[in-house]
Amino acid sequence: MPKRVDHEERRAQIAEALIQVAGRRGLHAVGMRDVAAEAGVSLRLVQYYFETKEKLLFYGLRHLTDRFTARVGARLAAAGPDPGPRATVEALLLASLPTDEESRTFHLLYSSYAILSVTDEALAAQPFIDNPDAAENALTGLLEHAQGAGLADPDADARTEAISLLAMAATMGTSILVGQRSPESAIAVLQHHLDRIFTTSGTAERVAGSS
Amino acid sequence: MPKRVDHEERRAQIAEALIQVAGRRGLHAVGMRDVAAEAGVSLRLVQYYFETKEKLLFYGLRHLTDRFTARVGARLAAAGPDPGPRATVEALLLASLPTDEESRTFHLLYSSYAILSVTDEALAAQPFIDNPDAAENALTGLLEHAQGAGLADPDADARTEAISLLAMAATMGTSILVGQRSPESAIAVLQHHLDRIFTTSGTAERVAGSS
DNA sequence: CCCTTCATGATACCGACGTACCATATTGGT
DNA sequence: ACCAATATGGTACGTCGGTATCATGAAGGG
Repeated sequence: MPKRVDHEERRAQIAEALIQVAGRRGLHAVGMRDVAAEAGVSLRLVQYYFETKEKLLFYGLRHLTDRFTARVGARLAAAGPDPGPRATVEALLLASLPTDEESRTFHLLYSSYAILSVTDEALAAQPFIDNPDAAENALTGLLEHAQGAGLADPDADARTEAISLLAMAATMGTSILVGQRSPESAIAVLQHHLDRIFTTSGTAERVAGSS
Repeated sequence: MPKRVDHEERRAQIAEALIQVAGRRGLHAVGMRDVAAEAGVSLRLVQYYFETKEKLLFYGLRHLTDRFTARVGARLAAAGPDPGPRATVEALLLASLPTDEESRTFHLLYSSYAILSVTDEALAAQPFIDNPDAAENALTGLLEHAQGAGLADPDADARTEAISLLAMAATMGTSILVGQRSPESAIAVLQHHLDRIFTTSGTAERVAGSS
């Protein structure tokens, strides 16, 4: 037998190529030959590791979300050990904004997949749908924890605010993507709402909030 | 010469067919032949009125936004003559939510065009980019007017709130589209923020309008 | 040592799609 | 009434993209 190669590693390499070329020319414009050229392999190889284009696209989606999850995790780790709830929330929200090339590609492709899934039931059945729910639950928990610690407005509805923050971050991400809004203004809007939800380390609410 | 036909009307008819088929199978999957079949004309006719597919797509975008603008206008008119600021804002925001087949199609296609425009500079140069700015300005003016009339929190930043409301409505529209969220929960979140911004109770516009 | 199995390359096939070309019916103007 | 411009149909052409087929190299096991 020939040099037993790691299939999973090869697949990841090819999926990476898919993400790169799709990020440049758009997901709709990507072809098997483009992916092969970008990965530096032959067309046959792409066929070998992913029998069909549909499977390649599905794997690409999974790879994309995995990479993004890892990136968010790194951002959280970079925020230091045990940061405050607000710092954690900020890190989560700002990590999803397309501020550099990698996050820009992620935002573009994730949006493309989402729009595709509306009219493609096979894609809609893929596992990327539950990701937003997880983010919503995590953010809700974070806000509730902050409320319990007296750091956030106790009268706020944590889940509603979590939904709102994620919704704003998502649309503004797209606005940044199309060049309609600057990252700075998007961050300013998010900060405005965080200022509203989190009590500003001040004296007044702290007395009422802490047991 | 043969029966001089109204070119603009024909173009509108074909563009309508484009919207219908694109709403069903996705904008990426639409072809000239599909549009021709949907419109009940020959492929040659589509070529005759739109020389190229690109021009057909551009015209379709314009037609889509025009129809949506008319729809929002109708919603506003249906809200009665001189409704209160909150009722107007509600009508604007709820009109953009994909609650029926027409708005669902609009949301899907507008999002598709927007995502396409990220990697297609010819599409990015089309006139649909300034539409969001217009909505933002209109909503900001509405909020400022409400503040002036003592109906809204005077300490709120009108433009920031306008941006936030539109952003939330947009993302939630997409969430409804992909079946991740119900229209009711989206409306509830928007109402929550309107309750926060507008100070007077729900029947304010009635009192201000009649008595 | 050779055979089997995995990995990879080159290329052919087939359908779809956008576009171009040719043809023809219809009717308004003089 | 005839010409010419307009409107519309049918169809062919070239290309591109996904998939399938054939072929070959490379190594580990009996």
